[in-house]
Amino acid sequence: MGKSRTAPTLNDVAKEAGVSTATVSRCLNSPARVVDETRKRVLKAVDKLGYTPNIAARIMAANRSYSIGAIIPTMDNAIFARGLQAFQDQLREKGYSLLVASSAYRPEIEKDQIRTLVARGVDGLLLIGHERKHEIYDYLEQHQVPALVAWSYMPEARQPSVGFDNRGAMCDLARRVLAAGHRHIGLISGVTEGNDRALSRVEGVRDALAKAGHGAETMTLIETPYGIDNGARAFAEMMQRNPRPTAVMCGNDVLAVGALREAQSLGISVPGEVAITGFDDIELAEIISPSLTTVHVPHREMGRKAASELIDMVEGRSAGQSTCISTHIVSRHSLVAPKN
Amino acid sequence: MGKSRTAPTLNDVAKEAGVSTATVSRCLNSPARVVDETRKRVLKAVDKLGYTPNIAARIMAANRSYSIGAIIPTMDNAIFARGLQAFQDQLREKGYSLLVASSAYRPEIEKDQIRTLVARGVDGLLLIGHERKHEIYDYLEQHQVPALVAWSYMPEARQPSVGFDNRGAMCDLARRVLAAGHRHIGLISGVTEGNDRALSRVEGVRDALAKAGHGAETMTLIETPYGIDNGARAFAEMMQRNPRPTAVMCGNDVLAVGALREAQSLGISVPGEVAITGFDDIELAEIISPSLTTVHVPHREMGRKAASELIDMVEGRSAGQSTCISTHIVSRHSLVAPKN
DNA sequence: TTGTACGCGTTATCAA
DNA sequence: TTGATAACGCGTACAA
Repeated sequence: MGKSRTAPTLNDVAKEAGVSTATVSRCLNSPARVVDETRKRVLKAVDKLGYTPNIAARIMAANRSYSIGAIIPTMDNAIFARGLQAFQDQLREKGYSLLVASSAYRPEIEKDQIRTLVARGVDGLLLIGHERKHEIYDYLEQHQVPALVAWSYMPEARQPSVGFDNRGAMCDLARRVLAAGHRHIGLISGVTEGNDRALSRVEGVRDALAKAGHGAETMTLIETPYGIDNGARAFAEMMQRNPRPTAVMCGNDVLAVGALREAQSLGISVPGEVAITGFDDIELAEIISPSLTTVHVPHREMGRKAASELIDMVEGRSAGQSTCISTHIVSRHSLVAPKN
Repeated sequence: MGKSRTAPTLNDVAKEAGVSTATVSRCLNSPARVVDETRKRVLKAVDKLGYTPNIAARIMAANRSYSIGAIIPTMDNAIFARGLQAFQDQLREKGYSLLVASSAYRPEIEKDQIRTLVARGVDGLLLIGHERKHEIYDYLEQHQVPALVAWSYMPEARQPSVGFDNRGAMCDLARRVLAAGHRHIGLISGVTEGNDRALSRVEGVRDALAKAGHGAETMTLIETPYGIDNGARAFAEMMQRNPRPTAVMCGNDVLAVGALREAQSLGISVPGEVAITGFDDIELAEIISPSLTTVHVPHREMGRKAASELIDMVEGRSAGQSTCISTHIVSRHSLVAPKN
């Protein structure tokens, strides 16, 4: 009841322990530099007062925040949620906090969020995908904030990345589709503008067709924002096209699930009449029936790796090394295996 | 190239514009208090230098961070991810940033995270569920950090909450199950220790049984951490019990999906042989087959409402008002409707 | 090993 | 309407 109304500061602790603020600070940050007996006294005082350091002050004094920012398109997609959770876990283990922002796939919002996070003094930044204006990277450089790109792997890019080969993986999957005998392929892609993962996946399909000697007319494309309902709508439209595709590849599992659902309500059998593929391997992919043939991406592994690499960059241990996380095709029931 | 290596400060802007730092600050925070002409000059300087305020400094000076902390059990569950996304959107709209931490359902970790976030100067805190030690609430009070509880509604509790009536909703669902003629009910609950939502749901089932005049022996309970696989395992165990339940209610949809999958691989027909219910109404619930009868919770609405209420508290407009978000049962195929 | 004293970038108070 | 200046709480040379 008679307690002070405001939080205790370093000063309060120092007085309580009968030492200087410098000593208290040292006790907390480099305990080795203070003798045992005083340290005990100080820690007791810390405990008694329930002292917690004021991080804003620490940021200013040390020019270091022990916080990392992450800007993702949306948390409301299992793949980002999962990767982010792993990212955060790893961060926490190393004593960092996470500031998240989401861009809703909108570049202007992302730019805004980047500025906000930098202003908040984050030590490093996790970004999704490489594609953004140069000025943003200039800005980060000016502010000396290390940035790491995830969900995409482009070793030659300006920023280091921890991700996977979207293009190659999708190409492999498309070859699998071709091998199953399909010659009319529909592709339901996420919006490619400002989303290099989506674009790379489209290119992957084109690669496969080109390698197999098929013309571009083999493929018909629809772009739509991610979402189950959008996938369903796109699939319905796809079924109207002429020639009608016998296989519909989707830019991610969410779209594929929508397609699958629409096929069902249209009375189109999968994979009998039309094959469907996804990308990501979210939990849903295994549960849905028919289960979804898709590309498995180890999101957790990527999140963890991204965190440790970014921290290495922040702490000056690395200049930013790109690593490619390997993916693999998970063959399930929505695409019949090639008959050979 | 000849550019300064460090980020511009208020001082730099002031010099560039030929005014004092105070004026620059005013331009940014209360533009009305500065005359048009000077403001223009200042803003031009801000633009030219690419100035972004240092928020740590602002926090110290203003004792206000415009950031809100949220501690959720995990992001890797669609319901929290969705609610959190909505929470963040609303926050952003009002000029606040979000600091997230996750507790993995572990009270000690949560306590730690709370201290961390408070130390970081968050203006307010979002917590999931009411159940935690008094000392934590004392701590928050001492530091004068308003806290709002979500995903749970208990108007009589110490902390205000924005959530729903877990107990009542589950009770309603259980009555539906009883009405369908089931007399042996299995309940697969999440871990109830430290999780009042889980506990309330169990109590809801008990309420329904009591009201209907059935003894406790009508129900058999298994507790397990959330997760599809855990749900599957629990279901398998449930099927060994004697008497074998004809309806298995699950603490959430994730468990229910696991149960459904296990039923399938066990060759048990749903709902013919065993009915299954969930809670939350995640997207999966509608997609899976048979589709899941469950309780629909408007997570997005809750997230948004929580954000605006918490901001009202932070800004002194509200002392913390609890609001109950209404839920409703979504009747699908995993439970046959009562025959009347 | 410990203490003194300054600076970090901003806001707010008070005068001008 | 604007400017000078004192906080804000901490880390860290530097000195003792």
